[in-house]
Amino acid sequence: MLTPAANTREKLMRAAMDIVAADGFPAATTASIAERVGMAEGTLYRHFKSKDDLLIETYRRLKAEVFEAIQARTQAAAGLQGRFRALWLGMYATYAADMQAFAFGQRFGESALSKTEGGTAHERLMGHVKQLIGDGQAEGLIKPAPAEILSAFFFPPLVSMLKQGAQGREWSQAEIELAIDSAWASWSV
Amino acid sequence: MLTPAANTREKLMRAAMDIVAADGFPAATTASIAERVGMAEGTLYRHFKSKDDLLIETYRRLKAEVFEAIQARTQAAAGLQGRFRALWLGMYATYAADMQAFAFGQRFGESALSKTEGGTAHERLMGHVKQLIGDGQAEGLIKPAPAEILSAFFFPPLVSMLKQGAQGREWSQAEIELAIDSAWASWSV
DNA sequence: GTCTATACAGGGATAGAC
DNA sequence: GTCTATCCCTGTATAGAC
Repeated sequence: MLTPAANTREKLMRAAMDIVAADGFPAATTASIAERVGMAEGTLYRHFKSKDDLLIETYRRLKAEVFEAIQARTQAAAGLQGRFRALWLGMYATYAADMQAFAFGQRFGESALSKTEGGTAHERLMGHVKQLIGDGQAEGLIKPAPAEILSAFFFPPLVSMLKQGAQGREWSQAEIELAIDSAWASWSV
Repeated sequence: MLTPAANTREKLMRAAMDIVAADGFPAATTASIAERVGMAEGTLYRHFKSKDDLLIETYRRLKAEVFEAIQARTQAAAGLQGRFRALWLGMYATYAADMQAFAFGQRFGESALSKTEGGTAHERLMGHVKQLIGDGQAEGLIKPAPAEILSAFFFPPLVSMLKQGAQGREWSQAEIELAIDSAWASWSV
């Protein structure tokens, strides 16, 4: 949810997202969500079929917006290492711009609900990374390791840095570049 | 919990661990835990003060055993890159030997309970890694980046591979070595 | 659309008999 | 030590008035 909430429906989604991001899924009760928006608990059901429906809808919106934002940031990149850098930075910057969305996405992906709502944002981005790996290996720039291993050195460190960012650690531009260099070093032949 | 359960108390801990590992924290109700052990729900409270107590105790045991197992595997390593390899492999092999313990540890670390029980297994191992980084930087073998960045290329990819392992992806010895090489490449100057 | 009141279920925990 | 019965609270969801 990178855009501000307009109507009541979106206010509810934003409230749910903030609560989950801050205190986890168990804290996101119908009571706490309604209270944060400033409305009665029962009214929530005029806007969503159920609590799960609200949460799943929130995640769908988030996923779509994040994917589009990253897409936009990554479009122009040229050259293999340039594409690599753009993708890493695009993902980082997009999530860093809305840490609540990031934390919500993380928690949603580990919740039981993610079984219902198949296809996490992560999985969707994986396609881009796999493409990159295939191209790089064809050019002989990236080591011939399985994509499952190489991607373990792309997303997880990035997520780790975002998590640390959520806990107050600020990253300088130089440090971000250092991280991208390290990620690339783990991939290159 | 790398050792088999002997008494009732340990059976309860193992049951809780398995349920959390398989279906997450919400699934670990007093009813489901007791049922899995084959005893009445109320009896659980003769062995533990509360459900949280059971869960926290389970995690403490796990953490202590895991730490010791890794310690044992890492002891003999010599040379900086040898220590690096031994630590990576030691952590991997220890958790791979008990994936239930691994999954439980992951989920516990993200639960609200981990705020109560300060100091996750991860944090404790971090000390070893920081030591390694300091030594390596002094020798000029490891790039002069902040430890927070370098460790993001140590634990998270390792955890990612263990998670994939939990979902059925089998890693060959050669693939493990490939992963260690990639991790080292991300660190070296 | 929103509120108040309420039904209903599930989960944690205790009491007391055996 | 273990079981059965039960209490209480919390959370989801619905009904019906405004």
